[in-house]
Amino acid sequence: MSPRPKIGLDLTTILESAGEIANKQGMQEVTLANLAKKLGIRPPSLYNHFDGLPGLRKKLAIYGIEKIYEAMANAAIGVSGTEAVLAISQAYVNFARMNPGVYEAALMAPDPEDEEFQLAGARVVDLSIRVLQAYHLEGDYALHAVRGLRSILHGFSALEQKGGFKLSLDLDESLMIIMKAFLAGIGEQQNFNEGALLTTETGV
Amino acid sequence: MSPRPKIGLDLTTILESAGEIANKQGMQEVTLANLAKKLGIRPPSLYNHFDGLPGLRKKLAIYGIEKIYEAMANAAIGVSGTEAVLAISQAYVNFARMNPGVYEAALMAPDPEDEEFQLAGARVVDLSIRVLQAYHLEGDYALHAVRGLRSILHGFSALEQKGGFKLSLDLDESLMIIMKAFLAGIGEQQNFNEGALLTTETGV
DNA sequence: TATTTTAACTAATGATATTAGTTAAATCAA
DNA sequence: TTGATTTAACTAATATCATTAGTTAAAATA
Repeated sequence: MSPRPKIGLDLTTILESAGEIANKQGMQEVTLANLAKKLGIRPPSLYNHFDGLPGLRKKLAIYGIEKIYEAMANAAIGVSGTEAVLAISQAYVNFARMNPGVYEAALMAPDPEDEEFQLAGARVVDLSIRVLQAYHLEGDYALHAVRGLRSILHGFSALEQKGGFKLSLDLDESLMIIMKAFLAGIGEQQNFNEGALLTTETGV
Repeated sequence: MSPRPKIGLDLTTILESAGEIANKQGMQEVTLANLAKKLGIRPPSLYNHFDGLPGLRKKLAIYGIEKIYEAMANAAIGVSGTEAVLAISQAYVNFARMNPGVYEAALMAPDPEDEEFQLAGARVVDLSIRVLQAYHLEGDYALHAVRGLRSILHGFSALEQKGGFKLSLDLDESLMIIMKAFLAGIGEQQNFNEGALLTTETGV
């Protein structure tokens, strides 16, 4: 009696469902109970697909980073220089804006040391480095600059999501102004710092 | 038998205990069960001091923002100009580094619209505005710049905490380079943008 | 067709926040 | 000082979770 339908869920479907819950209700509502209800199965059945709630969070984080990478890479097609940096920045912020829950999941990695997670993150970093190469930054300065770019993009996205920007001041305009200032600064400061470094090393 | 000792907890003691748990074990371990155990009382007794777990999180968030403000304001004493901006930036990041759990709580505000929480946040914003006034930024540009400063500081702190900076590259050096680039850029870009704006308004 | 694997299930456990109602200590007012 | 009130602890009970163990039938495979 009451035949047991075998839905045959695959991981992608599950992650998309989890992503929907995250985006609409927030990551704190991504529970096995809610996810199972949405999928029409019982919570313990989910253990056949991933290793408990931590496992789901990890997979959703990787899924999210891959989506961010895709959005950035797509925005960087056919553009170069400052235009390219601004394009990937806008794409990053747009993604976070349109997918707040998935973005939160992507940066809420339970274990930052996880290899698969690191690999996904490395692709975003590599893309950033490549796009910043237009500025001909030398040595470690390029790596500091990438840290700066990531800090701005994550900080801006996180604060925007948490309602940290209260004023009725256009958000995209803020982002562009911030990015242009930073980019103008790294070009100029690199040379300045090299000069300063020399004098410091030489005397006083 | 077994007299019931009345400990007479006050909110500050409770928040300090919660802050310790948050810093040592992470915000996810700040549960009523753990907090009650640490304080030597039963979980329901905590409801006499705050309104459940959401209430505790809110109070801890405000407590955290006030601590951040204190650290920044203290760092700004007796310095001015770029030196002051760099000082409050370093103080902000140091606070997040030394108090990861409390920092997380401060930026995990369950309700960003809460009046008390907004008031505490406004003090940090005001301080930032005042320190940035050394750059004589005009009109909205000053507000965009404050958004930039906050984005950098939060983004940098959050990524550092989440293990987002993998390379063996000095973190404080990164922060200073990023901030100097941004500050050099806002001074320069402000004029540039005004010029650009005029030409855009005039023609084409 | 027989076997194995897979993906669902039920049942049970333990941790959690929360509510309701209770009690005794501490405080305060007369 | 004493009586009333407030406060801060408590016990008991409930509901929601995640999780584990063991089960079963559908699907895939040999």
